[in-house]
Amino acid sequence: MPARDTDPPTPRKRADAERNKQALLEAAAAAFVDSGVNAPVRDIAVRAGVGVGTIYRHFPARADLIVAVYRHQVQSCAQAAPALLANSPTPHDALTAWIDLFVDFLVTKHGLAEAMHSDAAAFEPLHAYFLDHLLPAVTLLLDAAVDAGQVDPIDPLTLLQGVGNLCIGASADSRYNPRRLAAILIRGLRTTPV
Amino acid sequence: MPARDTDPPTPRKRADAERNKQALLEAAAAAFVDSGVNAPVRDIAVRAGVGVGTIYRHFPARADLIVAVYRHQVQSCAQAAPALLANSPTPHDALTAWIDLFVDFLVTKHGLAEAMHSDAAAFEPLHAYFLDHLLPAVTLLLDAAVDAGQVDPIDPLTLLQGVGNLCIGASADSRYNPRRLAAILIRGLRTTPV
DNA sequence: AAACGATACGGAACATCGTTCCGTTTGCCA
DNA sequence: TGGCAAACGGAACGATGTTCCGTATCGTTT
Repeated sequence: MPARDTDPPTPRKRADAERNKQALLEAAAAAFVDSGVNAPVRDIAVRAGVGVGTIYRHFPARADLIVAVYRHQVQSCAQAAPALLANSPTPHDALTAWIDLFVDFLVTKHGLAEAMHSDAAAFEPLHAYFLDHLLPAVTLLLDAAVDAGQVDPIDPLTLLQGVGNLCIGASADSRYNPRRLAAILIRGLRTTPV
Repeated sequence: MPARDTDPPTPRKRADAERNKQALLEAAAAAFVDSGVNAPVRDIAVRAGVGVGTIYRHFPARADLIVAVYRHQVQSCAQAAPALLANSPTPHDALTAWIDLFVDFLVTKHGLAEAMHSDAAAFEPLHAYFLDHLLPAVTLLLDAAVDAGQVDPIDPLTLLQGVGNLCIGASADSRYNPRRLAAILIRGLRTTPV
């Protein structure tokens, strides 16, 4: 808990502004569930009972809104890594379990995995936020597994993006099984027993 | 060469129509190289020196244009499968080699892998075309590898889509290495030697 | 060769996005 | 209560895919 009462070098926001921001977060979360993270801005505005201008004041880029909605889930995914490492039989098991967590998170957020790959500048903050939080997590697990001689070295970023990519289109096609694929990928990482 | 002189249950197209269709194919191919398969329709029209209406007459859905441009490459990729199977030391090697071919094809066509996952109805023909031609190829290789006891069974569609997914965003980020990931995935398919 | 009907053309027009802008409203403090 | 900075709403803009229809062109028929 940061700073109990004295905090405001920032002049303190107006009450209606704060109210609208919360309404927007809830509206966006609902819209994302119904229509995916690419839900039209106007829809979100209507759900929240505000004008579109208000969205852009609170969340200058579309990605900022997405980040705000999923912030907590990304954080808890990242924070799970050390615990998994401590409680799993082997580092490779921990890595597998964490990837499961990550995949579960992504496949339930329609369009999130896709959005991660938009080259549009508006999505750069999203990209950055995910990388900032999740890259350390994979790196931790990967390093441990490599040190244990269980997996061959690989660029953590490539692995993270690869798994993210595998989750694309998961909700659109029921025959497609990203969890299985991610598990196979991690399996393929193992060092060949000589 | 099909039917030398009698062929036309189709009344034979006008010369200008045929000319425009070819111009469009070349213009689209060029635009795809420069801007990816999502190059704006208007750009393609300008390059070809035609109006946008002409595009939609020849290629009712955007996907039809993409299919037309890449038809030959998809076919040769598919046709390579039997030869690889015959000339490789093991079915698993053939599968690996074919996946390499497939990945190389996809990563050099900016945006193609992404387009494969558009849920838009306009892209359904593209999806269908790829599946029609490439699914038999993977299935052949996969079955052979499974029969040889080299790999665990997996839904060929899932594998194909998974590898396709791994190729997304390859050209946008030089640190990302889809070839490596695809190889690891195929590696992960191998049966565990007891 | 001229005329005519079918075919194909071009690009304006429409719908849907994200995003910006600015006149108007509203909360807050003096 | 008055005033002003903060925040608001939604019209307007630009980009995009797609449709539509009046016009031009081709190929054939007279």
